[in-house]
Amino acid sequence: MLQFTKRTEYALIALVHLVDRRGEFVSARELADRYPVPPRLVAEVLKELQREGLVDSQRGAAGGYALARPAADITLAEIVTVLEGAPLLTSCDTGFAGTAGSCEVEPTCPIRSPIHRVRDRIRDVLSHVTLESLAHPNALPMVTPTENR
Amino acid sequence: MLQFTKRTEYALIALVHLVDRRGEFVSARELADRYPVPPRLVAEVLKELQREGLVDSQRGAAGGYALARPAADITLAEIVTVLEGAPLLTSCDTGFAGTAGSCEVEPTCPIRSPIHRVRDRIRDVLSHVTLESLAHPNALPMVTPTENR
DNA sequence: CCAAAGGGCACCGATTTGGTGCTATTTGGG
DNA sequence: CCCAAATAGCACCAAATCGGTGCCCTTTGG
Repeated sequence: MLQFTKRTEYALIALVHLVDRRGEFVSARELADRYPVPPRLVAEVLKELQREGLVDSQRGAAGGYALARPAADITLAEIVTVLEGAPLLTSCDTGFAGTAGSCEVEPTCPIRSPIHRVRDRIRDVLSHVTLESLAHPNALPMVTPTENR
Repeated sequence: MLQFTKRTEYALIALVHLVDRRGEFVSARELADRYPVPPRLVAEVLKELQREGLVDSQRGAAGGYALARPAADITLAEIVTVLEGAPLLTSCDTGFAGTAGSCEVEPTCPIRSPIHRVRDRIRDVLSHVTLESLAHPNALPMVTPTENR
């Protein structure tokens, strides 16, 4: 399905909140108090992001999570990839542009290559959305000033 | 997850095959013989596309399916929408741009609006991919000659 | 008139997803 | 110095989704 998982949604809410708290460590509890998200789940998600180096964490009484890098350097593509794996579109997709992969349909598959182009376009869109642009949508244009129609 | 369902994949394979058989009715069996797809499932998917007016069907001995409209008029967005529902990205999404919807997070949700912009970009990508461009990728550029970076 | 095809629909097994339980470890503050 | 608040790490479960079939009916060409 072409939809983010709840985990990704929670991650985005949490991360955007972290943008406005540069440097401070924010606890999962605080996030769950401010937004209607299950505290344990948001913690689980943030742990995962910590393992992948997107956020720093501090344990103990005044612990919590903080962005590990500037908000402008963290892209939506990266977040999604960590939590859901790289967006593939097709099941026979090994993940990289030219790779043949182990698709049993492969030799006869008529849609493989064109669909991969679509996939790359979508990745491109996600790659150009930064945490910064999510947190401050009106600051500067999120992507190239969308004028296509 | 940011991935098509098998149903959608099968639909794309089938539909692309139909492009090259303009006018002829192609049976689900023939499709299953040519590609490694479960015949029953591909039939089920084509039935769904028929109900939505994307393909015509003919019953009886020499029956089968054929495109109901020119391949250039059928977009990937349309196919996906029929089989999976409109690409939403977020769970709180009622599907249309300005709609407030019934999201319980809504009042406090900080990512709603920017994510909707991303969603619209993705829909845009899918809207510009036609069955024709999937069937003949090299004929004319699939979308606007991608030059963004 | 029968075999081949689609129409309808219910259903099942496997996987994914959303969410929780439990326990251990760290750490700041009274 | 110890306790409360936090994260770390799993394992686990219930519900939803998804991939795929079974069954029976109707249509239709040879």
